[in-house]
Amino acid sequence: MISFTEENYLKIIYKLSTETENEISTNAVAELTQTKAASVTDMLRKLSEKKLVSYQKYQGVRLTEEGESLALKVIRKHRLWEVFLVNKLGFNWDEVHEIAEELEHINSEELVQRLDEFLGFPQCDPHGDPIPDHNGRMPELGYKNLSEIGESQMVIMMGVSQHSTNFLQYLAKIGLNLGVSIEVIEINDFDKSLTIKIGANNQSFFISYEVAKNLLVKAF
Amino acid sequence: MISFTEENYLKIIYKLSTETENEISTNAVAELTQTKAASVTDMLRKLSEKKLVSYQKYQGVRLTEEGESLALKVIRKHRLWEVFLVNKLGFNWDEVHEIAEELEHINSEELVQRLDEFLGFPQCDPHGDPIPDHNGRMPELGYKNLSEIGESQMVIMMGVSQHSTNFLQYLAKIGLNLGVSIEVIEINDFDKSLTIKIGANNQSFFISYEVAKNLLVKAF
DNA sequence: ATAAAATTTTAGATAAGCCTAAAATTTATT
DNA sequence: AATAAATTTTAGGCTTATCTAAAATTTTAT
Repeated sequence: MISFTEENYLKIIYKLSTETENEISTNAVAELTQTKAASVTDMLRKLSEKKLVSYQKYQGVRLTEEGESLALKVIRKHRLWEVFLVNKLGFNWDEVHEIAEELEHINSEELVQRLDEFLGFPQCDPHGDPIPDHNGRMPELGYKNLSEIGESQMVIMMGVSQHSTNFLQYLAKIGLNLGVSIEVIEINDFDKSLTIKIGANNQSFFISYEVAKNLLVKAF
Repeated sequence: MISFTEENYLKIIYKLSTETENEISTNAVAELTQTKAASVTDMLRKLSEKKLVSYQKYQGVRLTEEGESLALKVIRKHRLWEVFLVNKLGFNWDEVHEIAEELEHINSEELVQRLDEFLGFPQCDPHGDPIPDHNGRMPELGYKNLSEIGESQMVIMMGVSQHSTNFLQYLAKIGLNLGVSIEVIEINDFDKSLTIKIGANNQSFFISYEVAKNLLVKAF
């Protein structure tokens, strides 16, 4: 059996793995689990004994195939529950992360299957993140980060890769909702910040590179 | 904060309280929590410090008002999730208890409210148990146990007060589903066992007093 | 290439929730 | 009312997941 806590570690190591090719460092995990490095070391030894990660001390960690499969199951559940909360219960996309953090640990294959069906087999969650299928395969949605888009191109807002309430409320404030069009007016080479036009109204906004990196968009 | 485990103890003490006026014994709790009496004693001391139960050692335990209110919140969540699983996801009533045991610990007032609304403010769960409202008030459904019904009376099957898979599958087998009519043909005074007729077809069944006690029915 | 800095691990504790075995208390029986 | 039986509590331990402080290792900078 795998515990609530172990599942969280796997999920976090998976997340970090998608951001780099290298081994994941103890400190990086500690930051996301909100624990101390010493606690992470303990847990990595334990996960290693269970063959869910490959871990050499001082050399960082990496998920095994089995560990990745478990991580993807948790992510699948998290994202399906988010769809449920938004599409069926009417929550806003900035209100669902915390609740889904709890729901993702409910154990029942049957429940996940039926929920998936009830929701109409959604491809992505309310933030635009792809939902792994029951074999752990991620649908290829082909979204790009807004930071990769060139000047004067038009794109459509499809999602975000950062889910903090702060960030999502900032987006809501400037009108950056799912589905709106975005035109890149100008890119400042100095700090890569952008001037963009959002939606139908002609208003321009100035956004930082940091924000642009966290916006998922699709070519018009 | 109250833990998963503490919530389970409160729920179990509440359940035992509905079955007797007296203080609840340590052993009774141990049986339902599937732990040893010594573990229960530890927990009762802890719950007592938190003012969720009143407890004098060797004298049994009783919920305080606050403890009862928390227990009712857990029960409310359990029953609402059961309705969700059966009405929305298509589970059978004998498949939902285990999953609801996990879902009942998800923490979000907002979620419970919205779920209640989404389900159409149901009065009872798929087993016929009343669902406390958000103030902890139980709807008065006025159901009786089949064991209290006299000979030659007709009633309607409204629920069960025992949720084991075994029991529910036995009921399914003899056709005792929610909503079917039941006619009490004969009561054996020796062991209080009954002969009943179920539904439209004329088939008679013999059921024990033990079973009759666990069937909730409404006058025709 | 070595010293300083940063990272990571080990060692030793703590809290929650459980256990077993023994002691204390209550209840039942003669 | 005294003793036997049953129940409950205490004492001492275990495991999981966490911590702090100190030691070990790796990385960076001179």
